[in-house]
Amino acid sequence: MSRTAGRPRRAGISRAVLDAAVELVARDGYRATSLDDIARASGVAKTTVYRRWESKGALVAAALLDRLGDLPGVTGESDLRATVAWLAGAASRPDVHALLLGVLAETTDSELRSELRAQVRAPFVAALAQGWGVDAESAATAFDLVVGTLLFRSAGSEPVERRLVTDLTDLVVGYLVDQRRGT
Amino acid sequence: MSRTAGRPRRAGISRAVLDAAVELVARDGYRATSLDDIARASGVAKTTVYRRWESKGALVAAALLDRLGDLPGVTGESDLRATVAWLAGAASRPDVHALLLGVLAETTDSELRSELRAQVRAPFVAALAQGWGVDAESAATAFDLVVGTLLFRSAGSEPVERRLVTDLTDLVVGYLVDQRRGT
Amino acid sequence: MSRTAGRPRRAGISRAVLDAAVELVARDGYRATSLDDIARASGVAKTTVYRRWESKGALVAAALLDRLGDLPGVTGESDLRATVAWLAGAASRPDVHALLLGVLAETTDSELRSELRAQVRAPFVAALAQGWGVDAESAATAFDLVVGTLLFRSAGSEPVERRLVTDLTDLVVGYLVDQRRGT
Amino acid sequence: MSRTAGRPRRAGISRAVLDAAVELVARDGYRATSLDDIARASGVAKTTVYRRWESKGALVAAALLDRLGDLPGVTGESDLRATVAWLAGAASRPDVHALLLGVLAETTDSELRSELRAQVRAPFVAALAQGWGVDAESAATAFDLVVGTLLFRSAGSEPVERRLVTDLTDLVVGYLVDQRRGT
DNA sequence: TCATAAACGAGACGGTACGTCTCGTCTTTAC
DNA sequence: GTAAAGACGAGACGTACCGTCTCGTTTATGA
Repeated sequence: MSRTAGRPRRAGISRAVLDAAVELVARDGYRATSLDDIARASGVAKTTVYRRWESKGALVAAALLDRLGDLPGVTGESDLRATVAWLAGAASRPDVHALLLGVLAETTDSELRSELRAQVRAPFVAALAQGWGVDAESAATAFDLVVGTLLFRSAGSEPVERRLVTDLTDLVVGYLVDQRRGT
Repeated sequence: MSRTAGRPRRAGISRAVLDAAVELVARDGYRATSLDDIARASGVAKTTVYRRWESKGALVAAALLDRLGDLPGVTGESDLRATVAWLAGAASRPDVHALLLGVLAETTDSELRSELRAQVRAPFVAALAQGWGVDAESAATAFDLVVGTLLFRSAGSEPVERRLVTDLTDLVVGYLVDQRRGT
Repeated sequence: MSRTAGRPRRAGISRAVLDAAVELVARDGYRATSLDDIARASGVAKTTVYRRWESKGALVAAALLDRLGDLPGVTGESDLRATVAWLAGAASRPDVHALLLGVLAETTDSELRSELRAQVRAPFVAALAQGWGVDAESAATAFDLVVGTLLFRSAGSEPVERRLVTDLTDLVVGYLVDQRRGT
Repeated sequence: MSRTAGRPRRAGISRAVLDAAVELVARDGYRATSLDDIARASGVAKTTVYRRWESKGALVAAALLDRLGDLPGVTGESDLRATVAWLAGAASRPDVHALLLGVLAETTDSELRSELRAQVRAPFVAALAQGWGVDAESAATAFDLVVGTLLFRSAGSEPVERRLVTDLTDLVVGYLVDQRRGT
């Protein structure tokens, strides 16, 4: 029996679609970007997109994960501050904001959100909890502090300034240190 | 001299529409609530809604402002903690979340967002800056910390627990105190 | 109790509204002309229009009658040919076409049509029947021949040429003469 | 090589929509029939209707052409009278009247009318001119005489009686014979 | 080599919502 | 009591988008 009966999926397609999704959504916003737009921009038929992702929301969620995957990640960070700073850096990128807002807006489907939480927040929280001795709830709060604040700032169509990122990082690091002591 | 030529707008309409908008959006989400639904629920023709608000997004933004107006506001608070706690309380309400998320996610129209900033964040920031001796930027950061974090938490379809609100309030108060000293 | 209680009807209103109706409908067509347009163009409130005519169709019908009244009419014509020629002349005017087409095409209201028939076709038919010794049915056919043909020609957005009018007149006169003899 | 890329249009749809359009417009009139009604009656989504015809007017024009196509047509008629009689018969049908009036009312768009002229009047005029030796202008006049008169009579919400049709046919045949001789 | 199986492009389709446009009515103030 | 101004209800219009479907065509594997 063959694992791969039939015509194999063309190589570059997912890459092209994800990139187009990121670019268009980052530029025009989730709502203003139609799936036809994305398909056209990536030179692919709409059918093909739907064969790989089950909805527009799922595609954008995948694009978001893909983009976050570009970043080094929390693994192997030498200290707490670097870990938090990495998160703040990731959450400062405008493309990430646009994608994330889109996913949050596609709200009825809570599966998507759960999956995002599972794939992004959970690992971060786990790493923080195990690596730095804080309880999971505090770690989750730290995550939401960083991402929520930066996302909200950018959603207000204000640029995210460096000072905000630094202040936020300091604050959250302080919070986590306190939590560790306090426990 | 006529301040009001022509038939006056019927009294209860705006109230009924705004209430219906809040209720439906809070229950079903922005996307799943159509303007026809809102009009029907408030016993008004769709035309009438569009005569008063220029789009669905504008209506929901107005509904949000209206709801926030219900809250006592920062005026006359006796201390910094109470001020921040008020904001955290407001930002913890699920109806506020649904409305805000709708406005942020579903519209490219940056006018709407600017207006929201002007009408909600600006007064708070001004009050904080003048009343508690912090610079405007720090006050804005405090606002975004509180609202952004709580909104993001709730958008992840997790309930906002009391501890989060308390921790957040403490944290932000601490931040503001530091900023005041530091200056 | 005064005979003239209340504000008297302003003098020129009906005139202005009818003229505006003719002008706009002749230029843009019945459908493309809204009652608000007519009211605006005649410097009158829409309410005022509806106080005098019960619908858009009725207004346009009135405007049509008004325009036909401008014409000398059938009365006192010295011979059959002149009578028919007068009708053909009236039915050749593009403003009459636009108005008539509007009334015929855009309204299910058969009262309007009956009234038009009563006020325009009936007198003509009566005059023809009594003056030239043809039966009413033949006279009616003659009317429809002239008006129907010219209206249809112009509705096809083709100009009504002089030859058509002459041919038509000859034809109808011939028809009527035959009918008289035949009886 | 694919003559038809993509999913083919479903077979019965145009048929069903045109039939529904004829039925509803003939029964209720152009104005009182909405496109949603037509779509619903033919078991098709409104979108699908708009994919095939660009407006309500265009759809009704197509329905009219379709109905006229049902008729035997002028081809192969053995004598002039039969030809004219065929036209008079076609122009006596109430469904044809309702459709035609609708198209004429949708007036601003003169493309529709031109197309109708091209597809219906032009062939008839050509056949008449070539087959019976009259000039095109006379043939066109004959066409307008028949159709215009009958349409106008029926638009006056009077039934079209047999005598009118016969008289009209005689008259037009006479006219054409004269034109042939006269030339 | 030839059948089977899946991917792909293209576009039709159903359904839902949007925001606009009229018509004709209703409700005020001003004259 | 008429006029002006404009809100209101009702409902059609045409557009946009989503996600599904149905084809014809291409590209692999396995008998």
